[in-house]
Amino acid sequence: MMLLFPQRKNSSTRDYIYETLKKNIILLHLKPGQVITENEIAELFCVSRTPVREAFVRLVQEGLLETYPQKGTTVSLIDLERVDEARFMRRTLEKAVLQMACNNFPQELFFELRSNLALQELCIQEKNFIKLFELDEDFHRLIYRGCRKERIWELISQINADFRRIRVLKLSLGIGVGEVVKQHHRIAELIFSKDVTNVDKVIEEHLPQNDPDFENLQKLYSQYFK
Amino acid sequence: MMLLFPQRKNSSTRDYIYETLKKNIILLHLKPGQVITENEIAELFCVSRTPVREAFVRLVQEGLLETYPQKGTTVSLIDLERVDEARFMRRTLEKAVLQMACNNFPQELFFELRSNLALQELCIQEKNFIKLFELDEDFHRLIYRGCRKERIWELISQINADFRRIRVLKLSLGIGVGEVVKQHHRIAELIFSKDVTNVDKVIEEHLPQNDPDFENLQKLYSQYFK
DNA sequence: AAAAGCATATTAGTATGGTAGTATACAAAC
DNA sequence: GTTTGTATACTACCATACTAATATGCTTTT
Repeated sequence: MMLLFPQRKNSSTRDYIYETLKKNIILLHLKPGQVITENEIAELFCVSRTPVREAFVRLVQEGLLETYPQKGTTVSLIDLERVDEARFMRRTLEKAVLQMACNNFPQELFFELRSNLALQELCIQEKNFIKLFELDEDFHRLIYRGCRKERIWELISQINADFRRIRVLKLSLGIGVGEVVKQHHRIAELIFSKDVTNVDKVIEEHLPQNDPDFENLQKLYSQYFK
Repeated sequence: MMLLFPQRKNSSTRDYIYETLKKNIILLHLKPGQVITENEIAELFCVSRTPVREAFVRLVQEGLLETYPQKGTTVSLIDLERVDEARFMRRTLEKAVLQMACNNFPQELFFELRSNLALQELCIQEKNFIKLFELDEDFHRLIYRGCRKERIWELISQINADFRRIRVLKLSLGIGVGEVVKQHHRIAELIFSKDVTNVDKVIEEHLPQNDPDFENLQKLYSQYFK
């Protein structure tokens, strides 16, 4: 069911609920299509409905929840169109960002990249695919950070919830995990060796226009999809 | 001060307030740095604080408002860093989108593009620069729509509020309006003639990495900037 | 005159209650 | 057995009230 995390100091109830719900939606603990109500969440967190409402407002804005007035609220279904859009944005932006990274990347972050990759390998061995997902995102965030574009990464992650969710689903089944990490190594190698000539090719492989696995997932888990 | 618009049928109070505030912030009727409170907006719209709060939650999430607990809320200042990020995103994505448009763009939308350009010219003559701003955005939206990427346009517009605001400020002063419309003509011409070879060049001119006008605006209107 | 303390006002965050729209269950009519 | 009408339950939207944190103004002390 739902995972709970300790509330950070100085965070409002609203923010805490928002972050907790969001994490649970992305990690598929709250399933696409699942009905949740302000009342049940308020009871779960032992608070009034107000901060729950306000958290819901944010999650609706991000496309993670869908509210039906007077009827109820559901976790939004994964929409393959949105997944395609997210992939287009990521592919386009990451070609540009990786090119910048190959041209100029702070040495101080090399170690973090390498550490991240080592932990990714470890996650494969330990079959901890949720942790792998988080490291995957940290990997990309590091690259954006090295190019002074970290906020862009945060922004596109925020609007790409469906893409993130389908990737969690895919990873949780262990599909393609080895290949993903290999591609991360290739990306990092381009940065280390300042090789701009292969940027497009590597990104196209990492974020292809079509991913047959996604279509298969839609068939296997049709109740999760729009 | 603030412009009010008729409320659309079937829209909730919350949505109406959100849209109205947002529009007034983007068009600079609500000035960067200006203090607004839940109470004063609630009084203005003759409603309780609750839908105002919920609208504020969304606007805070989009970076248009900044809330200081127990102290108050201000319209956010324009942050040139965010402007740069927005420009990077737009430049990167629009090279890709314009390339797609040159390869394949629906004939049905040609007329809309041409109409839009004609109206832009009219706005220059009539010095209606706010309308020009809207047409400018419609122009780009049309291109994204022709490439089946309209939602991406909506998403990046949502997160690029600072860039939009500084453009409103610039246009409202009549700066560079003729050049902007010329560039739109060039962009459209690339689409009509399916000329992919000049895409990067035209977009780089339209969304350059640096815009000296923005730095000057920061000097002239320093109270609007972070 | 300047600093410290206290009272009051202001504002956002949260709790509780009322209303409107919808769904469901049950009874009555056909 | 099926359809229609009514009552009740459920849920989000909005209103009102309470609480906590902060700012401001005034008074007292140094």
